[in-house]
Amino acid sequence: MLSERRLEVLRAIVQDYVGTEEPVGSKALTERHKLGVSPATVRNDMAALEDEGFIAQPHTSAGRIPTDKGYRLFVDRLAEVKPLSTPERRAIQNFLDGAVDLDDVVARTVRLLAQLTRQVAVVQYPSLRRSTVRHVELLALAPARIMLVLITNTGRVEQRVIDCPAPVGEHNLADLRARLNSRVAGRRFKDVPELVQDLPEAFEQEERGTVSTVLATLLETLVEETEERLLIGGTANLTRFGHDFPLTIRPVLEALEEQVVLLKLLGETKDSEMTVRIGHENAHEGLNSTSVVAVGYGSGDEAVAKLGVVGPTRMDYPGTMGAVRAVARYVGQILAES
Amino acid sequence: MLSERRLEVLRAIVQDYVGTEEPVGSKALTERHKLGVSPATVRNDMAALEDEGFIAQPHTSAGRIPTDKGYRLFVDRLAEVKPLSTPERRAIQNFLDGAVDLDDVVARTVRLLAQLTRQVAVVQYPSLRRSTVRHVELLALAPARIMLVLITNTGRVEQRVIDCPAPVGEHNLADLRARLNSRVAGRRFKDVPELVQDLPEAFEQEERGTVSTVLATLLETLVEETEERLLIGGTANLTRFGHDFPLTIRPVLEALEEQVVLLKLLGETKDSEMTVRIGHENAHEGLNSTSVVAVGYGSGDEAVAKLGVVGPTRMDYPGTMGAVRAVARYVGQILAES
DNA sequence: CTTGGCACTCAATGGTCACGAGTGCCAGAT
DNA sequence: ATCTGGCACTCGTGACCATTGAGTGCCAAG
Repeated sequence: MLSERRLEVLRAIVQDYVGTEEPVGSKALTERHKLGVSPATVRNDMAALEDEGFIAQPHTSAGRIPTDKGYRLFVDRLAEVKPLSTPERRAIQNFLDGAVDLDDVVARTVRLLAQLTRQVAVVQYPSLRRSTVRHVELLALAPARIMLVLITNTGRVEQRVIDCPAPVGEHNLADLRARLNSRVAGRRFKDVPELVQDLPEAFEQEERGTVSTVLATLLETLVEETEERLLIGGTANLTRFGHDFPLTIRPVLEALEEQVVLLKLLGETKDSEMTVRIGHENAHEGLNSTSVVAVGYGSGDEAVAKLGVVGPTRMDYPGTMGAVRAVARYVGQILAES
Repeated sequence: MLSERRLEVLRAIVQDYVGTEEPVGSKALTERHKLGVSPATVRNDMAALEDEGFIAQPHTSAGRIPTDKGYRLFVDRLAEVKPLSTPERRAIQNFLDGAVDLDDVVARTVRLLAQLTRQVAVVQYPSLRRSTVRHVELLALAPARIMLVLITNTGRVEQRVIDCPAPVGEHNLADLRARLNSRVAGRRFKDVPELVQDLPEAFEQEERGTVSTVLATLLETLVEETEERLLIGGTANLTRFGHDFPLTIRPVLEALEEQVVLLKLLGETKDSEMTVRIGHENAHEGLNSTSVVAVGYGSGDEAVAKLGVVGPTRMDYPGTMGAVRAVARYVGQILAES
């Protein structure tokens, strides 16, 4: 078991290392933190911490740096989420309030988060899965060609062009539109399939082909989770990563371009709780030297999507977590208003 | 004036340097290209080329590398756009044909371009400016709240929520929708303001406020060029940039994040003609060590947007230009079909 | 105008050395 | 039982230096 002071030493090491980016030795520690003990004592503690795997030394005659395990302990037991300052909060609100559009909200959020944390920000568009249908619109583009427009309660719009088996009249289209909306408007996506199941039966024989096609496309759009989009920003902050650049940065950039990877990454986190994944805790290999701080955000009590940041394992966890949490809250508010 | 052979020497230097990424000396040149003259002769030519500012040496006892001016001459007079191989063409077509959606087309295009050129790809969404209106939809979200959905001929969808001064009935809304569409459907954006100018007059006094508000929002959406979106990809290729990493890559990443910068960059290029901007020809400082190859693409004869790549000035210009041109053509075809 | 020869420059490479930050361990103090 | 001061040891870092070799500019001869 680790004594209270040893934990204190670990905290000091993490803080110093995050600040200086350089391995921290026993002497420097006693100077910069009032631990009330001598360097020699700290050395013993450090040896113990190293035995337990919380810190390591890059080479024999160097100071210690925290390991992934060390950061984990730090985050779990030694760190408090640091609330933002009032001016910061105000700035966030001002900045987000200027958004005109869902796209704009997401774009602003990603910028904000990147600026605030000085790291790479990732924001997922409000997911279709947990959304409800606000409206379904059907437009005749040509006699046998329809455009389906799906509008969600989060303001998101999806559209599909449908080629129908037979020409469809404007009147019938209006009928279908009305029936469709009366059934699904305001409903959750997951309930839609059941709600429209028997809809074709309400139409004449020759219309059914078209109705089925439209419904099929609608359902397809609903389940198309692969289409979940996200936006990333602040990649320029990657240059502050480390000294041994190209090797570290390359796989990270590659991982960031693989939307699939990122979506999985965000998907693995608990809904509303903030999740911190440190170094090798990330499944994707390219992100083994990064940490991910993510949290869900939503218009109500339930999360509709995730947002977070990706940064070096050596990051200011309390500050980052504070910023992520604050931004998530404000975005939730904005979404609730619109 | 430069003799034929000197141009040949310049071409050889560019080709070698692009291949090896290392300054090229007179001896290596004579070995790898059959110039039919001795190294000493080449040295004289190189001295002349250096006097004219086409090449430079990083330090005294090193080979030469092309300057921006040298690349410019190379692109203008010494290089042919290199057509893609048939398998490559087929691969492009297959890949793009799989797209289901405008978003998907753009996403696939950016991936494709990045992969093909192994550089950073930038694709602008089909611009609203040159598009035509396919359909305008008005949906009642609440008694005094309307959603305006604008669908363009390129498949792009824009939406806005409008708060009306007074509640509006479903019937009146349908009327407005019908009148609006009969006037603007199929028309070019730039013609729309004139076409709807007198529309409020067709309505009763108490409706006019709403009609005006809707029209104002529509016009605003049309001119909102700042909203022009674009997608970038292949940033991981930046790691192949040079040896002196952080310094070079940082400003580029920053520039790429500034959508405004990129839009201006693409905007400066001629419409359908391929444009190559080399090094300092780029207005933005962060891109001074990069070249931009861009071209317009469109569904018909006229360009609706631009796409291109950003790479080191030391790039394979003929190959890059070939890839950019080919991709632009295929994307144009895809857009024309849908 | 081309060519071979020659002296010169200068980045890169690798070896040596002194320095110093940091460690582990131990004996003595608390 | 724990802390502390002292001490020998390790090893990365940076300075200095010599060597090497690619590449150049210039010149005199073909």
